Amino acid sequence: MKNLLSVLKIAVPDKIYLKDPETSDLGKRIVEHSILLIHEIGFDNFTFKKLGLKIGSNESSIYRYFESKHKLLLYLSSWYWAWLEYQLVIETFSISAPKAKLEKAIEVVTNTIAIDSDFSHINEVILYKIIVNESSKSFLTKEVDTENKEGYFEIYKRLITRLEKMILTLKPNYLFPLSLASSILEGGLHQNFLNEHFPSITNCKDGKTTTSFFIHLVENTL
Amino acid sequence: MKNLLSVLKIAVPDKIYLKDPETSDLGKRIVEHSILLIHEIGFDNFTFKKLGLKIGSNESSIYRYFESKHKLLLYLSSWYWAWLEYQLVIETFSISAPKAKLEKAIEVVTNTIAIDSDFSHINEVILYKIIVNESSKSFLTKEVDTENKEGYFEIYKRLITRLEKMILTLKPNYLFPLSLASSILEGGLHQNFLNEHFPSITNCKDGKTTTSFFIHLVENTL
DNA sequence: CTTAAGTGATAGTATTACTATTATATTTGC
DNA sequence: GCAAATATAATAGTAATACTATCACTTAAG
Repeated sequence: MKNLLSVLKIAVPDKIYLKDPETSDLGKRIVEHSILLIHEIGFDNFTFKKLGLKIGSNESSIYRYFESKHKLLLYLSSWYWAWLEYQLVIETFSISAPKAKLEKAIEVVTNTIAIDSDFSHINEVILYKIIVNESSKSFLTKEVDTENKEGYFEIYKRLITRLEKMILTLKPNYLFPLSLASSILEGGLHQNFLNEHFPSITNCKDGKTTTSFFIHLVENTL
Repeated sequence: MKNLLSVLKIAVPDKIYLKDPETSDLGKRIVEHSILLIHEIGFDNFTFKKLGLKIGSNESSIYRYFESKHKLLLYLSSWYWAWLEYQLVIETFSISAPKAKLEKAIEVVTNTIAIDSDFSHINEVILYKIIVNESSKSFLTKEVDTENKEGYFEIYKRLITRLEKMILTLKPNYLFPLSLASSILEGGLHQNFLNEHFPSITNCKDGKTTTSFFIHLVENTL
């Protein structure tokens, strides 16, 4: 994994940024430390001014990369989904048995990611926590339909259709492959959120994992 | 339903508001029109100033009822969950067969609510749309743990444990009753959100309902 | 070695999310 | 029927937010 991703680049829709943060040192520091700062103080309290302070740079310079903090969140989300899609493909590629393939896919997608692959400036463990706690805010806006048309959610949707295909391979006549796929993805995040903040309304704790919940759910459904 | 609710009052944790909006005409207008205005412009663009303008009242007067717009969202969410809990109890009360009872519960909880019961100033159809689009923001904050301790999410959690009980009645040895319950509730909202904004990643459309997806899922799982 | 591009510093704006104060209107308690 | 309490309205003010605009400086490329 590490080897491949040091050659490949995670591709994020280029309309999301004004200037590709991967192309400069400042850009990378913006992305790296925005993840840390959003994790620290939450997206709502996060501002470009505070980030500038943190990286010893100026607010106005950050605006040259992202036109708003919302766009930055879209960037981080897209980056994560692209990274996850990559993990998904790599991990399931060589599995031909449909059931085992889907199981592996569910594992990749619902696991709380715990190890930073360390191939870049991006800390995936902390990014994952941001995805759990903040990513819904990237689409829960009045502008969601316009932004969807602009292609900001393409990777996310592609990831879901990948899962859909695996579901359909296992059970071609199942009526809700897309809904099941989206439920696994968002539901996985949600169960991990509950585990952290509302443990009284989830069973995904004390050794029972989110992954095992969804694998059980899917095996019985299909 | 109408009859009963005109006698009963939907009970919201009283720490959420400074002054109970049910106790005055202005309070009711605040709640009634906040629902309409949030639906119209989205929670992020919603301000007390704009609401004051809409109801011909003053920003400062609204602050006497709710200390922030976040508290107002908590109020609306709690109100909705309490209302839904009431629907759930009423609709499933007389059903004794565990499977039929759970089925009815899923129906109540995942259905896009389409008829305003019209017993009060609150338009439940529009409130439901707000819940779909905005309610996650009530807990996706840095303050969630404190607010949880304050009891702001009690009704929501109680609703989930009600579903849990029905699940356990049907299958006492099932390992994930809480996770399944929370998945039905949040997942139902999410599928209806997708139906509206990302139809390409859900099957809950064209006659196939969110309810039928979850009933199928649950019947096969349990 | 000139030009362009990237970055930094500063200032400024409209809006937001409030708080505080004072005035006025309405209700209620005796 | 009137004083006192309460509710609402109006106004002003504040710190922070989410930017935009301008200008200066530094570096990198042709």
